[in-house]
Amino acid sequence: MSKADAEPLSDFIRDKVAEDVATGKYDGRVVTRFPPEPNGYLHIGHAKAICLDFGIAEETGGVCHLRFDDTNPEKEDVEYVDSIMEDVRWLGFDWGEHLYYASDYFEKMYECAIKLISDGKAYVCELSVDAFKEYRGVPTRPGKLTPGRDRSVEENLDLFGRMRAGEFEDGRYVLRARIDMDSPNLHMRDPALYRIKHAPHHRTGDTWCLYPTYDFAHGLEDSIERVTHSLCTLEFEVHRPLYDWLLEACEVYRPAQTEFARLNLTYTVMSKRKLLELVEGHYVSGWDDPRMPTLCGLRRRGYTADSIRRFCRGVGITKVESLTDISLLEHHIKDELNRTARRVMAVLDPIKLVIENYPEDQVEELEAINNPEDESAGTRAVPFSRELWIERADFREEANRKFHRLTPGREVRLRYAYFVTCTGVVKDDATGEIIEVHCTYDPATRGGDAPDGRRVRGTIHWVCATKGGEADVRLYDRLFSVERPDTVDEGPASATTRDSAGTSGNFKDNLNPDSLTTVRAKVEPAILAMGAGEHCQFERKGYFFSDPKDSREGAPRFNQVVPLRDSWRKRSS
RNA sequence: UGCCCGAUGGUGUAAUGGUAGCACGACAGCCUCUGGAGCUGUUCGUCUAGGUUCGAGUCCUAGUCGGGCAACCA
Repeated sequence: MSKADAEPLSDFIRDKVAEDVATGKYDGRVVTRFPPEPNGYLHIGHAKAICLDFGIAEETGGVCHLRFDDTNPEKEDVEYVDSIMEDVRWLGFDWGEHLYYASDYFEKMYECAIKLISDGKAYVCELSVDAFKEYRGVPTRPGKLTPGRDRSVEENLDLFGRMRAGEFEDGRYVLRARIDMDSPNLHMRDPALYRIKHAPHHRTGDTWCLYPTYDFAHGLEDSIERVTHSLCTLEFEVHRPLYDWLLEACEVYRPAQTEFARLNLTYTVMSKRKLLELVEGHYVSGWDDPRMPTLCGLRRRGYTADSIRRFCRGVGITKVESLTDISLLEHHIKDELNRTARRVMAVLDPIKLVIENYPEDQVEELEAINNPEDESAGTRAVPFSRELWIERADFREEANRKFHRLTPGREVRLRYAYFVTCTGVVKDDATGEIIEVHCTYDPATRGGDAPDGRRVRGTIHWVCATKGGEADVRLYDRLFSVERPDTVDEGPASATTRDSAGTSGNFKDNLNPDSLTTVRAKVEPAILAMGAGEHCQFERKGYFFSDPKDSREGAPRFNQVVPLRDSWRKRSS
């Protein structure tokens, strides 16, 4: 068990579960479930739910089911089923034999519907979608009784049977619960239970042409599986009375639904619909684009399952709708990678450094520490020669005293190598651009220490120009340039408004055009030898991950996980 | 002008009638062969108004603000 699971967690849901166990409710059983609809890839918000559902089961010795809530064939696909299982497993959870599909319960659900009809608690309604809405009314006005509401049980049974038999086209009829058209809760105004959809289902094929709605199906799924604690997000709170009503009316086992706040992160979006839009519109390379908040995207970016679990633990479970700063997520991966990632040297924006007094054809090997936080990681040899690459930003022709790097006349340390003193630059006559930085080195400082005890303020990293290689490196910035991409900017350029259904204006207007930058970096030999899917720290730059998909033998391609804190940039900006 | 839910530093959370704590961030100092990491310190909070109580972030009332609900989506 990882450290992320070390101390016991406590929140209002866990307290409730503990109380139920203590009082013997549900005979002390704890059964939770994670019920994704297979219509998209899992994202970090789902990770919060997964950690809760599976976490509670683990902590209490209970079980957590993985159940696909596949009641709408038009939006669902096996591609999503597979990815969801992969992501849950990757996160570190195991459903054992408890893998279920709502579609496996369709026959039982149908029987429940028959019972409701027989008991006079459901009826077939012929209203069109528009008429349906009109009769339902609005929050501030009561609904009105629908025409088919008092149809006889026999006729309802007959119609419902014919709906199943495929006699009617989509939308011709719908099965509704008979509850209360005057309820202040819209969901209780005779909600739809079944709708006709002549659509093939990814599991049941053409067996069905009518499918249960979420409200009817979900409670029954929980009931059939004898779930004890049905946890979901806040937007389902208003559905709870219906959840309870339906299970009572069906006279079946009744779990309890409890709601918690979903996760929102700054600078990203967390709705499957919007993420799908980014994928289909090619704003990103796919669901697993490292800029995406999807689990596969984060994984490819280089986030570890452990860091995500720690993050979820840190965020906690409440009913307060919040917007979590993404730096909290970043903190957890930095914390882990600082302990575990091997250090290597790469120059992202190279400029040549020529050591004038270093022998022309000499190459020597210097010893570098692989991880100062972990002695067992050992050391490695790094080649060094007369010509090196250093970062363009590590040299300035003119600098103030706060700039501790290379500038004419100043001495700095080349990490693990020598002290060098800048002697000048070589410029392109035409453009005036600096082509080379020149310096001299002090042979007595080999390894990076001065025998006379003199000190330098700065240490810069470097790559041997003759023995080093190159690698593609992707640098990432936030996917969106504003904290809440869903909120439309007040700027005149994007004066879009929200429509009444709550969908946002054009959130894509807030996409950050600079979220991806690819550079060809100069890298030390050890980097070329890295395989796919390995973490490392490019010293003084950040943590990187060799892309699991695009890396090739001898040619790793890197994704920046997260940059190192840069207090110089902060100070000078 | 319906119903439901919520409100603690910049952010996320804890305190279950008894010292408002923790993490992240920010700032300052120390240390450092990564301007990284680490260490030390500082800053900053109970939405408002009444009430109950010896004592209220917590309980009650009213208000304010925020979110959700008007798919035959989940």
